[in-house]
Amino acid sequence: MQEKNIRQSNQARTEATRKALIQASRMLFAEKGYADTGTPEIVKAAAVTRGALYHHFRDKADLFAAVVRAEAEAVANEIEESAVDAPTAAAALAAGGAAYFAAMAAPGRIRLLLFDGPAVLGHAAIRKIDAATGGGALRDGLIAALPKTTDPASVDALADMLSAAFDRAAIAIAAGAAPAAYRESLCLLVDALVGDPKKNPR
Amino acid sequence: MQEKNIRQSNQARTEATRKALIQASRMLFAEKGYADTGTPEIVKAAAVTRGALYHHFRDKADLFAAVVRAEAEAVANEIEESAVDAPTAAAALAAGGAAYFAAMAAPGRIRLLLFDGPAVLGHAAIRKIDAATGGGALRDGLIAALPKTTDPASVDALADMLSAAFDRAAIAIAAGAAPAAYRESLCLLVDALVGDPKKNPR
DNA sequence: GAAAAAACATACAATCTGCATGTAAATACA
DNA sequence: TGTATTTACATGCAGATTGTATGTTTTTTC
Repeated sequence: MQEKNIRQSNQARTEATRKALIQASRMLFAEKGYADTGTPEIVKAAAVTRGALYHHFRDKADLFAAVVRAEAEAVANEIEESAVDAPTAAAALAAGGAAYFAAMAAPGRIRLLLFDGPAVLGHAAIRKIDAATGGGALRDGLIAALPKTTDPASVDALADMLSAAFDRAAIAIAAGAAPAAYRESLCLLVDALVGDPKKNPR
Repeated sequence: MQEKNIRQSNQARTEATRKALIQASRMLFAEKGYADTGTPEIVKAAAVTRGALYHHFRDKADLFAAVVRAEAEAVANEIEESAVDAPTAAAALAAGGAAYFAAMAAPGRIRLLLFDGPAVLGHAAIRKIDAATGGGALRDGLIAALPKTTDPASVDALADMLSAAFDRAAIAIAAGAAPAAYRESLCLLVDALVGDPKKNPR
């Protein structure tokens, strides 16, 4: 353990290099966007050479994909933590929504996950990342909250579109829109779907 | 008619060059995406030099903005045409929605308007273009269809998020999802908001 | 302890973008 | 009508970027 800096296992070297690259590029991608961030700038910020970058990642887009995956995981974790102890399915849905807004308020996340991500990686890739991380949460919440008679195929469509509405709300709020208007409208939407017993008894 | 090619007014020259550039780049941007389309390729397809491009447009993004604007206008026109003779506000909303899906099925539109557009031009620019062209349609439709008691600030938020849901549905359908599931779920959403008298009397 | 593999480092070729400078056509104007 | 000026376009260049090919240094394997 004494020659930690001089002698390092390959696994440790790889881990450290990848981490440095992902962290440094995450900041740059978030601040200036994917297109305006060059690999020379990235490796400089990560204190690494371009050779290391292209050794660990296929190309610039591959590094970006790693950044987006990490960011999606972080958002998913924050959401899951918030909804662990919700009494009802509807409550979990509400808590998850609030957590989603809080998570997306982190600087750069909207650009990474909602603008550059889909454009650079494509819809299919983003969808896959989202499904593997947090995207399932909303869908599961809906399944639990929705009346069981609902057509299963429609649940996926609903979850997808509702997630789009959440995304758009986060974008608008970040752009300076009144959060209250979006939050309330979103509640209106969810209640209309899930069927808030207080308003629309079935 | 023989010297038309030799002697042309400046206005005509400008119009022809801009049109050639916009049409040629529209096809390339739609097929390969903004990032993978170079200006040398564009001017070659337009039978024009790079000098002409940079004379008429500030940079590549400026040309792309012109393409996106034209595309948004085309979509808006198709929607407006479809909804001219709708009997009720709800019917107009439904007709407009169907027309939107039909319009977005045109090849490349989803990439131009929903992926590259927001990433390259930014959310504010896209929002401005959308508001100036077709985006107002959905908002107006909602205002007409929504109960008048609805908070005016919420109408904008609702229209925004509903438009996001439409966008996401168009993306999913283009990616191979079952159109019926999205259309039905969308109807469910709209009905829940507008308050379909058949299902949810108020 | 030598061979093989992994992890980097460096140099290079191919592009691309935006600009600066040069030319020809059209318009303004006297 | 002929010249000056502006507009529209053409060409060449400088700077920068990306991905790769090739070389070097650690680890690991045997």
